[in-house]
Amino acid sequence: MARQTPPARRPTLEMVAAEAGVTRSTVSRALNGEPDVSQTTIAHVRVVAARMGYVPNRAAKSLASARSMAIALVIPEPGVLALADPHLVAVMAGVSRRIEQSDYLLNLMVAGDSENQKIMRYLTSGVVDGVLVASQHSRHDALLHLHDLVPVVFSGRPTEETDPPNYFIDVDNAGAAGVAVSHLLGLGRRRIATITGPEDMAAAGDRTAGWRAALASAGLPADLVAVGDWTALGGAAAMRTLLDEHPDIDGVFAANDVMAAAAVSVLLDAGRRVPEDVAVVGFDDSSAALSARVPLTTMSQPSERSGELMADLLLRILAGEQVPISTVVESHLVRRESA
Amino acid sequence: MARQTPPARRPTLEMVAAEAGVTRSTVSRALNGEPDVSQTTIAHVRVVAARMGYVPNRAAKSLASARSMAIALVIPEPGVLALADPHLVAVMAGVSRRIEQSDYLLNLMVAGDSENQKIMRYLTSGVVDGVLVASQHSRHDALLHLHDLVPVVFSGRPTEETDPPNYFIDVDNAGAAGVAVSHLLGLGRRRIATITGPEDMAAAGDRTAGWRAALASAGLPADLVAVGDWTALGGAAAMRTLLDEHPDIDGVFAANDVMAAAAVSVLLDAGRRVPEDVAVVGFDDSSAALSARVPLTTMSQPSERSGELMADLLLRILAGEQVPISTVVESHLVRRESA
DNA sequence: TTGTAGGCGTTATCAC
DNA sequence: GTGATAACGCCTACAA
Repeated sequence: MARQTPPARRPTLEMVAAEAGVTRSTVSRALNGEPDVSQTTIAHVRVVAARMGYVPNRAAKSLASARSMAIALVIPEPGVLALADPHLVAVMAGVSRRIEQSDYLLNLMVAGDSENQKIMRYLTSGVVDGVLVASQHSRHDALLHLHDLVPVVFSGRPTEETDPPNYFIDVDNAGAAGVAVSHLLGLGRRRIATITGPEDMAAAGDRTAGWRAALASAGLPADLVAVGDWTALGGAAAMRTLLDEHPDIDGVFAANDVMAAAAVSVLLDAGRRVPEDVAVVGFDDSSAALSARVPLTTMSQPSERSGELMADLLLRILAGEQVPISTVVESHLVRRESA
Repeated sequence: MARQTPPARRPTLEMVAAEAGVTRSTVSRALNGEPDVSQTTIAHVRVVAARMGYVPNRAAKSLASARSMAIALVIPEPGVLALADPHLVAVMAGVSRRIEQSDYLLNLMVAGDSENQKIMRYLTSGVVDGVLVASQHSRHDALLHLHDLVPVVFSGRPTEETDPPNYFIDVDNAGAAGVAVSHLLGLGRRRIATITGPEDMAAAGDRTAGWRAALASAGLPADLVAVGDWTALGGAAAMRTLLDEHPDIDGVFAANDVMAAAAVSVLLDAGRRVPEDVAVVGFDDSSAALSARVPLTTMSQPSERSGELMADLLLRILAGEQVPISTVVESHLVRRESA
């Protein structure tokens, strides 16, 4: 019913060396594939190490070499439930795929603000060689200044400008929002609302700005704004508010697909037809766009590719290359049924 | 447009000691809150350390103390996309919440088999003090024998018995499946199919066994089985096959909600009414049960609580406590509209 | 091609 | 209460 965890003393380099009849240096070199080691020695050492079940102690290795060969992917969201966002998951998939191909090991962490301290210390304690931050859904705070202790790449423009600046990759949020709204205008819509994210977040602010600009250049007032929180619940609440206060709405641009899908649901339940009565455009072209009750027209964003790109960037930085501070990925309108 | 990553040499204990006018030992003790250090010294050292931005080097710390204060949560799934499973995410949330409250740091890793080697080495290299394995959706392979190098707790009975055995927490899969099928029988259904997971996985096999047993004791043949892969796609395909080959089906027990929801969708599209023509019962009571086109009747499983429990168990093992090998959590039928 | 020796930044065991 | 002084397990010049 219960058992002791065995002491399980793992073999050290020293022990392998003794067993193989050589010195630690030789074993180290053989196992790390360094040049100038005889093939015979390599083979022999490998066999002995394998037989003994030797696994190098990573802490010792990091300490001695000043590198950990690990990269952290930080999700600065309150909880693991943030993983409900398909865009985020896609970015993670891209990062993961790219890092897998490298010699580095990926190490995910969800940073609820409560324990930010713990994570910040971890990230700066030398056990990861670089950090990837994925999310435009929350403030970055301390993460913004992490980069003078360890290389960092953001997905989504950081919430604040810093000196020196942070590396990041992002879409042209304002531009994309403009395209979305223009599409709605092209459909003859004149009362176009937006469901956005918290204003102090870059992606939210920029998308709202794009919406506003497009309306302005069409000579229309930009008065229909509801702030959501990127979740289905928040999106639904925002849509209900908008509908209550402005029953004449005929178009909606939501800052992400999850909120757009929720908005569609609210509209249908309120007896509005989508897109006949109200046309809806989302953002991300994530899986949420397809599973919505009316398949969403949306601004596509290469989420998975973005993940690969940010991983790539970090890898290059770690390799000592010079890389651009910002990388912009393409976005384009994907037409489906909702608009 | 580009910039150099600064050398950024971090202060060491040594440097803090010099600055504070004491020795490394004292600084170490003061910072780690050890007894027998004068309050004045503690205060002084803390101030100096903070001013210098000192962050202990975790590699050195682990090496010297033989403990890393980190725990890994391994998701042994082919890709990050496994995160689409709401049950898994709930387990993760539970684990995360529990570990956050401890002194340990949680460290997620997705283990596609391709890089199993990399992760296995990581897990046994001394940089994590314990391992949590979350998923009954794939074979465990090497993970099964990890426990003679580092403490491990599984969520879901491991696919194979080992000696010594692995710690795990799980629901009574066969029993729960029996309850589900009995419910269908109680509704007068007689042609009850099951959509299961790959047979070599514990949760799948046990649930199918429970389904089979319940039918047997009702004197009915257990001939309607379709194997899915826990995903919506797999569930839909399985349902289509069942429907083609056995148009007389009037009940379905799916091994998880995601497949059940997909099955409902296929049934509706085929013109069957749910639950009037075909009653469907799922498993997990995850968010997928609520978002299905017909809200699902399902066998609830305390996913988040399971996560907390497994974290708890590991923490206790690390604290040197004796704990039971297996922990069974409760499951019960949740009635909604689908059956 | 291989061995020698010092050091990476902490903790921990002694004395003082 | 604080200071020396070994480890901890590995890497890496440098020497041979």
